Amino acid sequence: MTKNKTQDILEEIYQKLFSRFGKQHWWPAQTQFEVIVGAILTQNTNWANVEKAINNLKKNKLLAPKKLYLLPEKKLAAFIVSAGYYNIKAKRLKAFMGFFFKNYNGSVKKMASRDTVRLRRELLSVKGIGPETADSILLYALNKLVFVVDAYTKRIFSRHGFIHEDTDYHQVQDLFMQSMKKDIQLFNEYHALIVRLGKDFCLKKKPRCEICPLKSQK
DNA sequence: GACCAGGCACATC
DNA sequence: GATGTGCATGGT
Repeated sequence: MTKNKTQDILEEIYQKLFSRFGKQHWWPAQTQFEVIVGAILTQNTNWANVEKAINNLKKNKLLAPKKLYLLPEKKLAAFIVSAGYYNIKAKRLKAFMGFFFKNYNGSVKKMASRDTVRLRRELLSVKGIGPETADSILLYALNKLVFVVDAYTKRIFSRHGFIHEDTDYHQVQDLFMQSMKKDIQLFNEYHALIVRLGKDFCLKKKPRCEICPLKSQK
């Protein structure tokens, strides 16, 4: 498929999603740090469960870099039970906090000033931060030009015949980033819309394509 | 009760 | 290097 053709398809799907669902206002959070914590907590987990954990941290005045940095892993785990996988996520959050203070003294601003490619490599070196979590942090917390791929993204574009089902994360990411206009707000909205479509319609593991708003796309 | 959710690391072959 | 498995709560 030529680059222009791919670009047309990606744009058309975006327009359909946007006209159907409108602005998604991602990421739902009050601070950049909250986005980072949410990105780790939401791994393979329903967002509603993550929100409960985040609110629990807020209620206990723990959703701040220094507080989380000092909070013992076991205690942290108890506050995030509702997010599921709470032991492993406590470990991952603490791993990130260690990295965050060692390299950036707990400052989001300092971290955000780092070159995107280099920071992405750094984030991926933290145990518990994989490609999607790293990219979510880069795009939604730090406003970097990075396209976030997730299970929904692969499902929608494979079911509509644009990619193979088991296409590698970075191949899918490259497809988007090389074909589309390099626009942070567009990347932000597009991923959010894909998730929205997934939640509401045809991207469940068992397809419900008969009601998918993109059906005529095929 | 089965299935699923805004993944990731690690074991084993 | 591919494939399988553990991690876990809460909604449908």
